[in-house]
Amino acid sequence: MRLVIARCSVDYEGRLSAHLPMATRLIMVKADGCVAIHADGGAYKPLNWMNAPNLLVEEPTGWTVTNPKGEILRITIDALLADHTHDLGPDPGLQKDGVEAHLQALLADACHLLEAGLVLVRREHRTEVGPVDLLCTDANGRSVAVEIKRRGEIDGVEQLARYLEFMNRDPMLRPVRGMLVAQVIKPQAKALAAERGIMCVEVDYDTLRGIERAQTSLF
Amino acid sequence: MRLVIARCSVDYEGRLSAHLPMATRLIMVKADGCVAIHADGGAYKPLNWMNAPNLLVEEPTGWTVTNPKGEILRITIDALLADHTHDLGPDPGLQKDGVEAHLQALLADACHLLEAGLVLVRREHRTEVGPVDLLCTDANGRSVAVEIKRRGEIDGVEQLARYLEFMNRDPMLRPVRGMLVAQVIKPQAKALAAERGIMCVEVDYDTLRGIERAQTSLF
DNA sequence: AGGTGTATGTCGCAT
DNA sequence: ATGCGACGTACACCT
Repeated sequence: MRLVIARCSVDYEGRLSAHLPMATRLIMVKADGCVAIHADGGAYKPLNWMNAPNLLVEEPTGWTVTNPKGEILRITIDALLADHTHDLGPDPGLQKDGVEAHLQALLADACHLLEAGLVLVRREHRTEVGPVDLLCTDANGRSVAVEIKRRGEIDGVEQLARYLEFMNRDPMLRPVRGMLVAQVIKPQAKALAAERGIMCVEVDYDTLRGIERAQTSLF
Repeated sequence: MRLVIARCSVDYEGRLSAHLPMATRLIMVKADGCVAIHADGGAYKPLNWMNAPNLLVEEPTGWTVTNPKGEILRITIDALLADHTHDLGPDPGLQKDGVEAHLQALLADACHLLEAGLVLVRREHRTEVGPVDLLCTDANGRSVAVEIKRRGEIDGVEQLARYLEFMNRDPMLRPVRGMLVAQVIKPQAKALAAERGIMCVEVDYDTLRGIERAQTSLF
């Protein structure tokens, strides 16, 4: 990891053209060769960047970074104010918990918690317009399409409505009803779901995990 | 801008839970108080971050960053290897020259390229649910709503379908048909567009620009 | 390699 | 503030 503080101007030519006027900034060069130019504010996104793999050519007037796709980042350096290099070594990586995938895994094994009598048919059921998270049958043997989100918002309702529209054209499946499952469902999403005849179920991740643990510990 | 190299572990509790095992990393603290933790690879996105505004409490064992939304980032510091601070000052900001707005401008002047006989009525035609990029009439004098995207995806089809739904309530306009225009249109978007009776047209930006240049150079 | 869906998306602009 | 659309989205996962 190389950290350079420099007074510089930057030009990017690639998917678009962009220019940064002369100012003092941080240039971060990582071990994999990727370059990011940061101002002293504005969240984590750099002003300009080039992801690996790329070629960095260093000259007295500035740096030129090119990648195989033909994109070019030209850093014109007016003054070099600092230049620190540190060896960080490999990173063990981030462990995430509580994303949609976990929720889906938990509910696939416990979809009866969403509604009494609900039985899983398959996960990631393919439709022409994308995969439905869970395809189930209810106590009456009718199909239920379940869409799982971390947060239930309008686009999730739209997404499920699209799936239902296509699934209901299949005589083998029809009639299919929809169920939107999330930890929190926004009022607008609930309203639209009601409009489309889609059920809403709010679940608590910690509770689900607790139930899962209790069940597996029985054996 | 403060740049700290430290052997640390990190825990984030907020929109999800995330954990970073102990390793050597860069901790970047910007003037606005935002914090980002970078490994020595993996593009510009940090492993963990907290955007401004937030509160940073520094203790010998580590740092605690909290924000008004109740999210917490806890950085446990095992060893502090470096600690550089630099004053960068304000940044003049990025100047972009985008392709997307340009595409609409080009097609407004050359909508006959989308379909023979197509004539522009107006750009950014207002509907109750948002502005349609181009409103045209076809060779038979019927209305055509054109939605232009850089990339044609399902969201774009939905958006155009909403416009059409409202425009077709206007007796003066209807019947209005839809046309989705993009440089690339994805298969799922094409499927949904077909379902909704929406035409798909793929255009090449460079070709359009070339035609535009050829036409203007005649005068 | 290309396609699709998720994201602690971020960012800007409108209401 | 909130909703909505764009992004050089990035990124993981799948065919």
